Amino acid sequence: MISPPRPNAYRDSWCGDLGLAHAGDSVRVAGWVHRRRDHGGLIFIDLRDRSGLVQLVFHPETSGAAFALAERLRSEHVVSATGTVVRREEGNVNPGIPTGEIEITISALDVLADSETPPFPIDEDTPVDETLRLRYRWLDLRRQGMLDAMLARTLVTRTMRHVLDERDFLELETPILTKSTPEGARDFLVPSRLSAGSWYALPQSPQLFKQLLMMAGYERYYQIARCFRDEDLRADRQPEFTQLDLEMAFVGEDDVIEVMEAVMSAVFEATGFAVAPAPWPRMSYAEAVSRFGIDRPDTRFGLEIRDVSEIVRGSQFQVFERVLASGGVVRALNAGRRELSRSELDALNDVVRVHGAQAVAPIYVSADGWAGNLAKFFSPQQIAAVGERLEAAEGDLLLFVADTPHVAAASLGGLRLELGARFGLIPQGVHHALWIVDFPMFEHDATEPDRPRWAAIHHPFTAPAGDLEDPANLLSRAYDLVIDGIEVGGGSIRIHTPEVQQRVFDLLGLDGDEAREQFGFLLEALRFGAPPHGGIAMGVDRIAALVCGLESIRDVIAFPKTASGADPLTGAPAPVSPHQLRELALRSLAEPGPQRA
RNA sequence: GGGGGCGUAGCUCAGUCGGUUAGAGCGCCGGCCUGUCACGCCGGAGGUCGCGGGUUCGAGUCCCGUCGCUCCCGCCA
Repeated sequence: MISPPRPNAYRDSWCGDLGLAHAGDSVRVAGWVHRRRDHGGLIFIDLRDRSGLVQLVFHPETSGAAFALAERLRSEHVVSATGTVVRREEGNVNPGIPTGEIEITISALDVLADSETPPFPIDEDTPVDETLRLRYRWLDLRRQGMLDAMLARTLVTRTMRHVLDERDFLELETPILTKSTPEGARDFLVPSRLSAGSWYALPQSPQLFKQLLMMAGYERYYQIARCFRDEDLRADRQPEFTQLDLEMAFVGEDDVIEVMEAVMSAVFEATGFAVAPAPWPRMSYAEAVSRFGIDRPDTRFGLEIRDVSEIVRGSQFQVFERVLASGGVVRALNAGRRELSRSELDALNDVVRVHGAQAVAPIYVSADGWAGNLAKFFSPQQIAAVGERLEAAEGDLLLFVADTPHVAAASLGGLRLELGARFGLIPQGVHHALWIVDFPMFEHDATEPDRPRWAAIHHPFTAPAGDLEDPANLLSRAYDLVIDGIEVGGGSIRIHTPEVQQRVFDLLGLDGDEAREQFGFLLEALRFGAPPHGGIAMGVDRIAALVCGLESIRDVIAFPKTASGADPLTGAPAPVSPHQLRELALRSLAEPGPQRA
């Protein structure tokens, strides 16, 4: 992924590119001292640049002044060295590095910069504390794993651009300083100096602007866009993150999905990530939740969830009966022939408690029914029917959760992932992509009982797939791309008429004035001939982490934040001067006072 | 907002039941070393046990608080 260097004052060759073909060549290389092996009368230096490592050899008789300079080289010093590429003798080949068949006998050395001893080793062998890595991020980025991640990330975005450029998409930028909207995540706010007391918001996504670009007639747009959400962080969530954002006019779901399958197929091809060829399967949200307990199922392994509510209804088991009587469900998965100890079974309770369930009821299948003390509560017919539903065989471990549909699904979904990992059921080197479709349009909003009755599952600009008069059962025209249980992107066909958009705002509890205040420009634009349109946004950080096999997107972001949103390198966020606050008319903070609750 | 894990030398870690002078490997510094490649050998320096308070004759160890990192739930249209 690197072209030959243009010869300049410091180098004419990359370290990592040299091989037997260069034997006898005079070369000049430049980079960092990776390791020094000083034998007194003979010094070896492993020199590192972006392309890799090469061994420099300093002989007192052939290197002259360079030998003396080499004696004081230390880790991470920066040098430029001239010498002759030499084939290594038989016993001296190092098969561990690509350039191990040659070395460079150095005749001249320039020490370009010294380095203090690094606070942690620049290698892959030592796990280093995250704060320290971020505090010295420029050193962390020198490590091979980080370089590999940045190269992979570049390959991801380069491939995305390549495919979309070929398809005549316009690459346009949308504002970073924009307007706060009440829907969705918490906004990052920026005070306006010129308009004291007013605020910009950083965009959670370019959503509305890209829709306006469709209304402008630009037909196809994309952007590799930075987005900002002021919410709590996770391994896969940063306060600022990068999306491949695109939008198309005169399209339906299949058109957007086809483009994204082309983009992602190219990305996976380029990065060597093994996914079955597109088109990828589609699964309804309802099916995903019922079979896998989650709307982003990892379909690489079984342990599917089954509902047994109607089978077990009427048993003597009061725990199940109480839940069923109050509208709950009983669901289960068959963990297979797994011998778990009492304490291991108890530990499963901790897995489901995280999701709000009380406990797991474990039952082993015996030759004549169920082992254990729960068997007596169920009729032989119930036991047989559950066994059939779960395809249970003697010795299998069945795990039941009784709770609300939501809690039971989430609990068993969590249990499934835990057991899949623990039992090694997730195949290595095989990846599953699928589209989740037929999302509900709305969900009940429990946060403000006296305010809106409905909340948008996707966002309020998503087109409904049916009758807005029946919001409880209405599906939306949204789609998510899920790979190995990771939501890598999502999008929808958008509303393109003002009437439908206004009606959705109504259902969300935004009255006419509020809707005009917040989204008036959108409603207005919709009145001037908006084409049918739709799009999608893909999480670039998550995709890069996925193809690198990394758990945390921090490892594919050059300068990420810690879990508390801080940057140990710069010290951000940090206080600002009273002068700056006064300029922004932020008087209450400029002067200490009781408002610092 | 809530729950779990972690915090001891520059780095990664060990530190028993609360008990003498807090250890190891790597790194660093000095010396020796002409075929190493995580070079080797000899010697040495290096500690606010995250911070604050408490219990105790005595705290790295126990208790309370606090800060930071990390994972998860909530949250993330």
